[in-house]
Amino acid sequence: MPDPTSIPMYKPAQIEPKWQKKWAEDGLYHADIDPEMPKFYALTMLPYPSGDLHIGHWYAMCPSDARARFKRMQGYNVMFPMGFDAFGLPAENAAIQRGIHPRKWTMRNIEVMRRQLKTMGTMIDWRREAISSDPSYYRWTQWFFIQFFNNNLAYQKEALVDFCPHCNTTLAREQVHGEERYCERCGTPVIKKNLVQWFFRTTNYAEELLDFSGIDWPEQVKTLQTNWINRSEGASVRFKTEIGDEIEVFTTRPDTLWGATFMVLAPEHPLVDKITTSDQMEAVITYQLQAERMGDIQRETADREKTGVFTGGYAINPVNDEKIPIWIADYVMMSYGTGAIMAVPAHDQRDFEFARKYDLPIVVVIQPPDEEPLVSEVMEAAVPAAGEMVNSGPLTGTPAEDAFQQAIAHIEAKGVGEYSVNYRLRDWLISRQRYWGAPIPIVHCPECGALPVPEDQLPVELPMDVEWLPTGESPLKLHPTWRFTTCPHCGGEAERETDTMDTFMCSSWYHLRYLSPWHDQYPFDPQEYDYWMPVDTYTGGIEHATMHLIYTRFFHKACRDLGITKGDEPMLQLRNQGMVLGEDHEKMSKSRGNVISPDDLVAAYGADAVRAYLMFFARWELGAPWNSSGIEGSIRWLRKVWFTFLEPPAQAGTASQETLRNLRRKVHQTLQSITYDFETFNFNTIVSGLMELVNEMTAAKSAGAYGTQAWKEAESIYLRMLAPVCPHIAEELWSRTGHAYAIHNQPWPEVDEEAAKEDQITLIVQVNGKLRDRMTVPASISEEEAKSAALASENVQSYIAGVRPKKVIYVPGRLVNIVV
RNA sequence: GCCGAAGUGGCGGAAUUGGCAGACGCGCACGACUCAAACUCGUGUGCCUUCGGGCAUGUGGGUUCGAUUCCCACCUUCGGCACCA
Repeated sequence: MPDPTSIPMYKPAQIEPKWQKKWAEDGLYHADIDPEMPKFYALTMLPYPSGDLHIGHWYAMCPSDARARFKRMQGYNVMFPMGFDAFGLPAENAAIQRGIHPRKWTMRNIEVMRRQLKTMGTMIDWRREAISSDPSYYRWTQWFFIQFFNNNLAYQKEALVDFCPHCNTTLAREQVHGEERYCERCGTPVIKKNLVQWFFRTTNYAEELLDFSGIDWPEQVKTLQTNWINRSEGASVRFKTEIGDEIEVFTTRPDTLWGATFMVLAPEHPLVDKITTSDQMEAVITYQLQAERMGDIQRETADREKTGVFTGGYAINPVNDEKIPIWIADYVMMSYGTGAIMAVPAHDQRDFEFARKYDLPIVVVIQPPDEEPLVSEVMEAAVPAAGEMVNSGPLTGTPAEDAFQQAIAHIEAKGVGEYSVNYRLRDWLISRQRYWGAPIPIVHCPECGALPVPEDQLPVELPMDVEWLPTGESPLKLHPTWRFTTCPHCGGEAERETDTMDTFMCSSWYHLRYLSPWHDQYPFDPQEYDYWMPVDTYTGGIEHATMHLIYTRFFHKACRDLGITKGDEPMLQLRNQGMVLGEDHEKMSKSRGNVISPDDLVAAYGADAVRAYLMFFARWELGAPWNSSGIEGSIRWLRKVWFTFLEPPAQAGTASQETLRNLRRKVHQTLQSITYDFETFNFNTIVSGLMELVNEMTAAKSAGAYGTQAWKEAESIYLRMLAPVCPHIAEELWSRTGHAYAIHNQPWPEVDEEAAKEDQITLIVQVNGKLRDRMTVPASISEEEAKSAALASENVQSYIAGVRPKKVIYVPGRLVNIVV
């Protein structure tokens, strides 16, 4: 223990605010265009200003900040911006409950969070801050909407949509989660409503969104998006009804067309009324009402027994002209494909169950190989498609694997259908019946229809004088004057659209606003765009895989096609962090009382220790439960670093050449591995490497290394490696050890390969693959020398007991394995 | 049912290409310091052991001189999707 009067104690509460202030005053982290320097755009998902920065924010941001700092030291011109996703429901709920205006509530929260963010000691360039609820921001959100509208990428339609009865608004399909189909924000099960809503044509980009070839994203995210888009290949086939209407179906199995023995429509299918015969009308209407009442959750449970009703109508199978009955059944969904299917009971289990229940014909069209011919009357289940086509007109006799292509060729030649690709991805529903969002810049004129607000009139500002009545309706609808305006085309009386935009619209382009939040001629300054875009590293939670991360890719591609953005992808590299759980291994929540407050931790340990612990305590991409005593390790380590560098040794000694050589080796080996770990997001081993090295340095210090040239080098490299992780203590020690401000402007150290080289290795000696001896040998040992040294080992001799080795395996620099 | 991720000491985790399993840290035990405690420092710490060694990376197989790592089958946990035609 040092004499506390001679060496100052490590007091983060003093050092941290001091350096934060200095860095801010000096504009140390200002990122400005510099054509001479390679750029690096490091982005972390923008937070919602809930009013309190929780440990999850720190977990997302500190390691990202550390990596951005590392890149900066590597010589990149790094931009690391921050902002707030400031529209959204909680602000509005606070207004309803406590009478505070959402703007006031939001801005107050932002102030708190900005202050909290600053205690983290990040390299955020605050000049680039963007707040999505600011009119200077949402003016451009509206501008983007208008570009989409003018180019047929935004449209209005009436549809059966998901509605959250708790949030009182419609939701996009992506924002309805789980089997219980609950609201992404509040967890309430959604209901279906038939409403006129605004959509973006995300489906135009379905195919392109499946292509990840240009980007380095986690496999998991790519898989989630791929499954969400759910592409399937098949054919569109048109069946004619007896009375002449056309029913289009999508099938992935056009090869089984000859086995289609009936058709099934969703109960809501628009043709049902027309097809249904008068004697079936009553049964059909009863069934439709029943399906409507049931709701999607119940209806989409796959293991329910299938039910349905005959419409009385018939269709003609276009390949064999067979007359087949048309049924309705709730196992066919209006929301997928065309809401109608051709049923092939012999080869589809659902259709099979339905056919058996209602005694509908089953025709086998694929005969499995090496089996007795199938007899439809005695089949117990649908059979899979391998074998040879039977009962299939011109396709009879072809192997099943060729039948898909031939069937398509056949229907195309006949003009009754064609090759087709279907996606599960839906167009993005962006209308929200809420106040605190960017108003959709549309005017509805009874004469001219829906027209965009002229761009020079943007933004369509939210009125501030609004009242929240417990009607569940947006206050925009109830405002006495706001909604009334004139038509931009004919000048007549018209009304504003009172729906606002999904806040995912705001977050689809915030990375562009960061480029130049001061710019007022365009969403961004094109010069800034050309320099900084695309985003080089994007970090955030995996929960956005099928929401924000699909929307922002769509947005970028749509804008590219409108000439606004360049390149095919907005974010080149994506990495996800995991979640910090409570000490009870449960998700942190106020109701569970297991929330860890970063403010308390900073007060107790300092930001550097918190940063280090967050990087150290788990694999970043997985996360882990918090451990209150674990963080003690971080503060112990920083105290150790502090005294190792500042406290002169009790007595001066002269280190041996070997001590100094070993010190240098460890320093450069650590530098090598830490550099690699920063590149690959292995944050936990960065910190453990730094811990190991300071342990080694302590030992070298007691061996007399303090003050030597090797020590000075170790000190300089150590502090520079520490700087991205713990920026404050690194700066403080840098200055106290006589280096010039600022450590964060120093270059990342260079590895001395020669110094990192081992000159001695531990040679592992195995007998039959089991460890029997270890020997320290020169790294330059030859194969012959290694083998004979191993064979000469006493331990080894006792195991091989004079038996002649069958084989001796040598792995250079590692081991000798003697097989007997 | 389908798709994906993960399973290593009491705990978080390490092992970059198939080559010393358990780095680093927490916790625990013992010791030093202290009137005492905390802090700090030191030592030890996978399990079993007849002290020779044996057994250990979810389970069972396989490939290999050698497997936490590759292959096959399965189990558990978590996440996503789901009557998707």
